[in-house]
Amino acid sequence: MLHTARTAFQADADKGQVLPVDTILVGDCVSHMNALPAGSVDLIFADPPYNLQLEQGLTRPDQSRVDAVDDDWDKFESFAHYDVFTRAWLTAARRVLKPDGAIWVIGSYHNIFRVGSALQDLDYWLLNDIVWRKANPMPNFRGTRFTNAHETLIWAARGQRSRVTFNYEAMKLANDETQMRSDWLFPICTGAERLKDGNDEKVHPTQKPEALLFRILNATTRPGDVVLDPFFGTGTTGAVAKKLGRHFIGIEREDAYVAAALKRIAAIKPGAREAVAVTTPKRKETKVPFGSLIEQGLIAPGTQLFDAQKRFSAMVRADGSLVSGPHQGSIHKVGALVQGAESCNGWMFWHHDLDGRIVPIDEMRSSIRAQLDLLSA
Amino acid sequence: MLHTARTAFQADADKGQVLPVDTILVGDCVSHMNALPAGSVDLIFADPPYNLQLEQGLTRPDQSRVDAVDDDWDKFESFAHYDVFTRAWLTAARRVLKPDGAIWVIGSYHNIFRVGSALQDLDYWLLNDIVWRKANPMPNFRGTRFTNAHETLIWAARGQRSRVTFNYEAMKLANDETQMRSDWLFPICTGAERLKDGNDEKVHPTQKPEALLFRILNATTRPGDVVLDPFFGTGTTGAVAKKLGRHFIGIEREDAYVAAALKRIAAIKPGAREAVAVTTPKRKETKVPFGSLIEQGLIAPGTQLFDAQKRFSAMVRADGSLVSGPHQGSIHKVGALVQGAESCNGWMFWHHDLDGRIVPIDEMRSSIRAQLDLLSA
DNA sequence: CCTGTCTTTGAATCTCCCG
DNA sequence: TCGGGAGATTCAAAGACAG
Repeated sequence: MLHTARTAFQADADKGQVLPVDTILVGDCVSHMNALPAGSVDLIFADPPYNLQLEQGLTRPDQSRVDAVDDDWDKFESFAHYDVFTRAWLTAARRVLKPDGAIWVIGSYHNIFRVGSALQDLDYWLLNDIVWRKANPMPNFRGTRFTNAHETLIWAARGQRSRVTFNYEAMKLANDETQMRSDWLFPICTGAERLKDGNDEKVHPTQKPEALLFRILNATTRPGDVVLDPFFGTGTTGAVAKKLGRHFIGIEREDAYVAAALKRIAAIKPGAREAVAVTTPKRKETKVPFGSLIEQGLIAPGTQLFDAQKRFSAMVRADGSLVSGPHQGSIHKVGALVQGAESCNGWMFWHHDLDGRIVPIDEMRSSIRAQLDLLSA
Repeated sequence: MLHTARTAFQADADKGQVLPVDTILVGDCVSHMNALPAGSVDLIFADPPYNLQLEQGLTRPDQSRVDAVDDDWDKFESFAHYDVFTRAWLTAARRVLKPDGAIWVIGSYHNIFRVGSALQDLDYWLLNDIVWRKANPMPNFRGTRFTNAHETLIWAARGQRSRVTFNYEAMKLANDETQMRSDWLFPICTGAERLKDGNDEKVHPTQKPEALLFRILNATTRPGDVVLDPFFGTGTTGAVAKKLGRHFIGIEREDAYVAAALKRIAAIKPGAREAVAVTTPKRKETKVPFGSLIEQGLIAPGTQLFDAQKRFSAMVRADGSLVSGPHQGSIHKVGALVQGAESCNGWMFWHHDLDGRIVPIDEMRSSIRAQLDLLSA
């Protein structure tokens, strides 16, 4: 009994995938995930229900907390039940992930320790725990605890050897040139972004801010990737995916949420290709071997290179190798050998004299690379 | 085979307790805790092994080696072994706690989910999870993940009905008259506070800053309370307890740590609280990186920016980078590149059109900063 | 004595491609 | 699947030291 609510938007539909992409699947997330092809999804973002214990306590008719929560068996039953639920959906999620896929799960102290343990037990590989620091948390009205001012996210790979997507350069330059840390500051979802129903009441109790998903998708997906959200709610994941030129698959049980999400996502203009392109990482740049600098006449055989402090020097040979005393080999190997280091990036280590300016040979590589990129464009 | 290393200091000895107070017990913490009277301790602070599972050495980009935690006490065969260890000491700990007692445990994503789940399973009652944001964390040298910039603490009561100590007013006072939040900012332990041996090497690989223990003991104990630390290490808990007029019981297996802790604590004058000013880090100006303007919807991907004279333009991409012709990178880098300058303050260089008015993007930063500061005040 | 520069270091599950 | 080599990668704080 699996329903599908298709959104008007379906970007890149000619991709020919069998995946029900840019779509909301209505019903239980485990059943729906098990119906999807294995190894087909790049990223999962999940905002699962928090611990059942709280709901149970609140819905008791007599409100007597005394027998309810103090009994060992009750508590054990409750956590055990939550664990069964958690392991079920995490198992189904792992099946649909590509080998190099990854998952994000958000939670609070009520449930995040169960989730984290389950991830580890199911052979996911934890990459980071991330703290969402709320700029405007709800105060602790009774003054009995610290203000609960954060939620925790876990970022985990499908397995230990998964080579997950991480747009390191993009994160770094968006953070004013220093590495993005594990503590993120965002306001909670309020104002115009918060979905309201006809009675001006919030549609969903825990709608997440788009800024949070924006950072997550920017950091750990590429344009065109498929992002699955098994607890879709009012569709924040889908909304941000559409804005960023990613595909989404939402799964949600509640019809009211599905309706709100469909309306919300339909109103969004998909992101333009150039605007959502990801900064090219160094590792993916056009490869320029050292020998081509010599071949193209940028550096003459016999030229002396040295390190920034001029402690070491080496001579360039016509075949693209370096010689320094007894050492010979690639720019990297000789750089490592003269320092007695395990390894060395010769492009940054070796310098030459350019009109009196001491510059790393990497500058010559950059100019050749720019030339090559221009030609191939 | 339980040894005791008594410190010279023993405050309030006339209290007539059978507890071995202001003392370090040398040996296994479970055995020692089981030898203590049940229901006798007000608070436990525990910094257990994190089970880091490091596989290979790590070098910084300058080829220097990172001094990793490779001690035997941090090695466990599997999560199952770690869980057995965790449940054993948490069970013993719960027995020695007074009915209204509480526990603090600190950890990282490697172990904290195991600890949190165990606490819940053993009928502790979670009160808060607290994030220690490190002012100066170690960077991620390989550029493969987010900088691991925090550790997590769990504060839990012995049971759901425990009426634990929480000095709400003191915390509020210490936090400029607003409730103390669940995210705390402290530098890591370095400099004069970090204990060094004869070879000028650190005595303990993971010594915690005293400021952290100051806040914990100030928040959740009263003067004269007994604080037990089953993984005493070099005795930060004991040192701070003595300064704050609390009693401590330390348990530690390694003789070298015990010796260092004894010497350290002996040198402290009890209760001389003013003498050791707690570093309450002043709130720095809220950092607003360029990427957050996009994440928070103040500037749309695809927007064109230009300089004041409109000689250059660039497009904002969703990942926080700018593109201008062949150049891509941060607002600062692209600003410098288009001008052929060495450097550039992108915040002042790049402008956008705000209702016909040409304003530097720095104005948006100012407004978002004001908003965030308002929210968090 | 102050100021600026250089050096050191910290709980870390820290690469990728090709043959 | 494994081994070897190319080549990519760091931030804040404190101390040492020079001027």
